[in-house]
Amino acid sequence: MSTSKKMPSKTYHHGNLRQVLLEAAQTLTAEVGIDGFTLREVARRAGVSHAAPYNHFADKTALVEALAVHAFQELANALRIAVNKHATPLSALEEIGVAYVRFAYQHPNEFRFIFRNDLRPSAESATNQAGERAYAVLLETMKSAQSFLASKDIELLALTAWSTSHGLATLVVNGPRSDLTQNLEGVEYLARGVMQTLQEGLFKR
Amino acid sequence: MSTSKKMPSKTYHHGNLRQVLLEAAQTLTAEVGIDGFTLREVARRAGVSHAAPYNHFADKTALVEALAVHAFQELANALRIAVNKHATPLSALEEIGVAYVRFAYQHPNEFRFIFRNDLRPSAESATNQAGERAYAVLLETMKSAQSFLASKDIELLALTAWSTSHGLATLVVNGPRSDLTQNLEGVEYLARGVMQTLQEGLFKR
DNA sequence: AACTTATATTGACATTGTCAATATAGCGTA
DNA sequence: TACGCTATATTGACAATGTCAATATAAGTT
Repeated sequence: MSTSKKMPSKTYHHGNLRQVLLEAAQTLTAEVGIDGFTLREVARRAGVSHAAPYNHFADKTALVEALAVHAFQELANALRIAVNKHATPLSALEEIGVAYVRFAYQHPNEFRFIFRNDLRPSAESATNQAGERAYAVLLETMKSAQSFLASKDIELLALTAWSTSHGLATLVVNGPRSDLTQNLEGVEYLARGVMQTLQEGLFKR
Repeated sequence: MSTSKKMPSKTYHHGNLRQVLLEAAQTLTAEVGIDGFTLREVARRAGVSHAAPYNHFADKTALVEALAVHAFQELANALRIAVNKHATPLSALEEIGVAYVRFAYQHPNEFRFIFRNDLRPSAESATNQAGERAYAVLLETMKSAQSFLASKDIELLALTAWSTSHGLATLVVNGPRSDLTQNLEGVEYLARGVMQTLQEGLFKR
């Protein structure tokens, strides 16, 4: 909300349109959800003609991909913050999962954008790279907790934890509304319970 | 593929269009993926005019929802079969997760359809009801394994297991292609590892 | 000042979802 | 059997969208 109006800055023509477009896209998404999202409406809100965006994005998918990358970075930040808040690697591990689910709950459309599949595939896509960086946060934390863990296969443990968090997050975002998914407290309570279950395991020993 | 051509059966006009539309929609999805999916193209393939589908489905979303319900039933079947194949509740529990991920890998577009969010929300939607039925399979199995489990909170355990399977499934379907997600064996290997990790827990004791 | 290049606009095009008006076929009933 | 009713299908429109080509305009360079 700061980089839009004032300071034409280093860019040429109108202002720095690319940035304005991204911001307009974000507020539009917040208003109409991920489905009513339209390139032309983004342009309208940015106050430019319907074809102007094509100077900054190859097509609609490219715009969406830029949003997804941004959202992924925000997710990675949220995870990092969660880690740093917690002294022990064990509680950090739990908190990563909670933070993941919280992010999904608080930014449902960003979350959906990230995992939309009308993005370009390919391993080199910017989205996937951003994803790798978020995953790296989990992997690091897992490593630093190594001595407390049940297995040497850190990758497998990390994948399991990621799967669990991601699964719960999508259920919270897309699944049926239940009492517990109505407010943040409920969601965090749920996430904490699930993460603890994951840590202790399903089975009795 | 059986109910389409032969036997005009109990329905009136053309044939039983509704069924034909659903089948056309499925093969179209298989060909162009979930994005290039178009109502008019479905009608074209069914050999009817572009507005004919509106006699059987309120709108595009309704058609998609019908597909999602069907896919959800197939998923529930796959889970049930997995349960029945395994004698002990414990191995059944593991196999449910594997079956879930396998289904996603083998029917990626069906899977995407199920969890598309351009479906109608609301708890009474047919999709959600179908989902409840699939979830019930897991819940039952969980109950029958109760004496082996670490907690009395079956709901929480089930939610955790579902989250994990679902998360891994979406990662396999939408995530970046890795060596292990290229073929069915790799996917099953991964799923089994993740489910076992979930059962034993992340932490040493 | 003239030229080049980056950026924006205009106007088109095919395609899509949807609706209203119209046609047609199958059914029960007189 | 003929009639009419209702379910089903077609036709033709409409606004909206993503995208492209042609054109304009401003910025920066020489």
